Amino acid sequence: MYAALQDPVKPLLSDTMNDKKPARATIAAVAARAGVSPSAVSHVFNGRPNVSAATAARIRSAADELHWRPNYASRKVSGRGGRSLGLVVTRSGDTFERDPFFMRLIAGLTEPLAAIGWSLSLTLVRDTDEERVYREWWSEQRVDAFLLVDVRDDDPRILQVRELGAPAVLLGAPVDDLVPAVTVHDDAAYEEVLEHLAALGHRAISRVSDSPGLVHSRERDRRFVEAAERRGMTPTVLHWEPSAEDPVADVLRRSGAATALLVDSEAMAAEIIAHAPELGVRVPEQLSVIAWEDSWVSTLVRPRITALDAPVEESARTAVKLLEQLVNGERAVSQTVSARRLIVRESTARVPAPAPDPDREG
Amino acid sequence: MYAALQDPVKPLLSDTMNDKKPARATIAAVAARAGVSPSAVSHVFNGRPNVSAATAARIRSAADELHWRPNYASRKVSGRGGRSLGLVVTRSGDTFERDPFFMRLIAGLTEPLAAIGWSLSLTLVRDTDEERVYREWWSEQRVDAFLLVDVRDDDPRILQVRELGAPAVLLGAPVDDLVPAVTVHDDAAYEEVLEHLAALGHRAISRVSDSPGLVHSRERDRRFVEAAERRGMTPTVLHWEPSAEDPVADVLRRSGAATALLVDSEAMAAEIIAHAPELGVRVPEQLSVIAWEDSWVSTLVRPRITALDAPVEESARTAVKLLEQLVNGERAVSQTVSARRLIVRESTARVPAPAPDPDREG
DNA sequence: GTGAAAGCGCTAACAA
DNA sequence: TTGTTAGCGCTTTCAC
Repeated sequence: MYAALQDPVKPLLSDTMNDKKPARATIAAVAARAGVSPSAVSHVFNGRPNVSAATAARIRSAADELHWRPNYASRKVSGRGGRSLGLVVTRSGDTFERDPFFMRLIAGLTEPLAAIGWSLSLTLVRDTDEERVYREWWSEQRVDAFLLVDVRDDDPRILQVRELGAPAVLLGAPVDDLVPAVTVHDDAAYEEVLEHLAALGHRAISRVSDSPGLVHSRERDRRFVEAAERRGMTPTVLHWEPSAEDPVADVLRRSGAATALLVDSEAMAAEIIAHAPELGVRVPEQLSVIAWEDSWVSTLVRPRITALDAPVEESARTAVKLLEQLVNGERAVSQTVSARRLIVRESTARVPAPAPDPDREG
Repeated sequence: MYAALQDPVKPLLSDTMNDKKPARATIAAVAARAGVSPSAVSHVFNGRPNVSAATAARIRSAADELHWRPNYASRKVSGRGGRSLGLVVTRSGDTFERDPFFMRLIAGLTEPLAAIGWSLSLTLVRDTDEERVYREWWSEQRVDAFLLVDVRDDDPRILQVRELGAPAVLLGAPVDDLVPAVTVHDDAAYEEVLEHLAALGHRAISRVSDSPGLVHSRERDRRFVEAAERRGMTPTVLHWEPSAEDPVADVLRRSGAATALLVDSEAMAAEIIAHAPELGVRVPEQLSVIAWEDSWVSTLVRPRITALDAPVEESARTAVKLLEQLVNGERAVSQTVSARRLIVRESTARVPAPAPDPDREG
């Protein structure tokens, strides 16, 4: 019995700062209450088999009565890995806010993380602070793994997490064996989109993107062009210029003969759909628009946006699974999740009757 | 000098698990490298004045060279309060995703938090798990304060954080002296909205909300009715029924003679604006719509939504300031931030020429 | 099946 | 100004 511990050292403390802080129970208090040693309590809460069922039960109820749970920080200090996933988003508040993808991601991450006792630490940084923040979070051991999103060409973070020895999972195309990735299978998406557009008579198609530095954006450019050419279609690739006076007008001007636009983000797609008619281009009658992401936003505008829905929640779940393997020291290999699905709504339609090109008909 | 520590206990360990983990430097290693005692290092990193400038510099560079920063967990264990703010959102992924407010909040929180060395832990929970999650996060000491949003009538969390002794800041109307609140000054907003509508000839106005349990929703109901009646207008209050077959049709039906709708969320407003025309009600010609929140979404739809913009970023900053005072043991008193601003766009217009009411004219 | 004791990395009185 | 020392709350060998 632990008579000496019945009265842990705390009380003096709770005298001084009395009213405010309901002094937190410690493992010693729980042990005392259950009439066992602190280590017995620890054993129970760490799934060690060396405590009798009866004692374990007694310990558990003592802990419950005191509302005690193992102190996360102490636990970390004494060797049990922590359970906090860092998500550092290198975007301005503005572009972050406009991307419903992040809401879906956060919402999707939260549940599987909770299921394994992890929490999510989230921050937005300017690109100049990115490296510093990863380094600081890791060296302070504020987080125990990273989730990498918006991966760029030659992304320095890949090297950095390797250097740091930080477990990391990447959302996007795999770039390094040491950082397992969750990839959305996109091949079928190109075919599906082009098939859909071809069936509607489209032959000239522009892809519009706004994040030229991102790996996935480059990849999409390349594969879009390939897939379109394979079908004998005429692809072009355009960059959205947010700084242009009228980005929509700018894109329309540069899209030339294209009768359909495959647009990277919903925000852009929605803007085009809303603004193009004001510039005299009706959607979908004169121009079809497809978004390469989907969320509630796609159903807000009229016409509703035909969109490629990615399995964000599935990606999140898979990323968490990889994370778990990683921190357990198991082999974690990159995963591919379900393909994007084309959701046909009203922003795509049959190509307008071609004036200059007499060998096709509407 | 710390010859004995030059070679901290670690090495054996880094032998066993060699390749993977670049063993993290400890305070001892830094001290050794700088030729001082660990406490000297600690002093420097905790802003104690009792280290000479020269030594401090030496210590700092040693730390830099080793990429060392004080271990967050150890620090917590040894008494320095932690620096992690918990944001527990009791919403389904779905309603969370559809509320751009949260994106703005998260983006707004992130910067001032980083400035004081805090990070944000975020999770979504079902209401049945809410109490448990707060309790667990607190008793595990995963977080060191809470930010309370979506406060409901008789919100149990107010009592709970008080019981737990957890510092908490609330977003919304103050409900308890112990939990300082950040409130958006709304009085002017009612006046501004009603003034705007009155000037356009509107007399019958419906308020539409979808979260009847939230304190702020109730408050708005009450004050909207008061303010409207004070002006001799005819207010009604409607609840949006997401489960209705066609929620928009449902609202339009129940809004009776109202010629203007004051809608709690952008998601609802956007849906009404998109769908009402399909039901034969043109916006704004036959019906004016105002949203009680603003974000990029309001400019996506046509007509663009006339909206009340809340100073979300300012609220976030203020909340962080209160939080800081709270954890420093200073007195933290509830704050009011700037008023909502009415941003007039195209979803409000002059009331349609009244057929049944001959004493007004368009 | 259970407890004593050492230690995790750090902070903070207190000495020197 | 600097270092010694004793914790913080927990985990984990290793005796009992």
